[in-house]
Amino acid sequence: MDKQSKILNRRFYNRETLKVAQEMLGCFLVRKVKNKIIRAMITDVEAYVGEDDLACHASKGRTSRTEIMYGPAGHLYVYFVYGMHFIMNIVTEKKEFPAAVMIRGIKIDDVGYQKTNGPAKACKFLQIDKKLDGWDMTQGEKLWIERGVKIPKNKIKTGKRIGIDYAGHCTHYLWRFYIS
DNA sequence: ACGATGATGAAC
DNA sequence: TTCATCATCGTA
Repeated sequence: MDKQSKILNRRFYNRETLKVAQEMLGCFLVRKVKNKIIRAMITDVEAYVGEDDLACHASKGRTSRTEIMYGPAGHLYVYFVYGMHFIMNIVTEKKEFPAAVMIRGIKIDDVGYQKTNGPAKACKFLQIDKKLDGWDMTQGEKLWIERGVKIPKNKIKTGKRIGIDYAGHCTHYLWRFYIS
């Protein structure tokens, strides 16, 4: 089983975001920087789906910041918030339909069994910043996701997305998925 | 409960 | 060009 075959490809990401989000749980986010590899299991995600989702940055339409979400699936969307934090998302669904999965929590198996909760902490740990905005996650360089362990449906919890109180009726959508 | 701290988008 | 807001986190 070669490495390439484990890497999630564009077909995986180019599907309904809620499905992609749940299937990303248990997969391994792999970061390579200066020949060091960090491998982290994805444990907590949120879906942001289309212009009608008032919590999605694309609800304001196509801007320079959201442009990447309108492109092909499998690319990274990194943005900067609160003057100090980076947040990472993987673009999903077909070209021209803006959607993405945000990575909220990871668990690191390699070094000392650490885990992070919170999207900014995950970015900090994996050294992901604006320089990786738009990165193609399907090429197996610098940053990619590998097929991981299958999480049974009864181990997947749903919840409201965090920090989107401004999003009107969309606030209540159960579009956060995490491993219990 | 709140302040840090700067990009972003909307208003003007 | 200004202004309010923000998919957060650490300290209290």
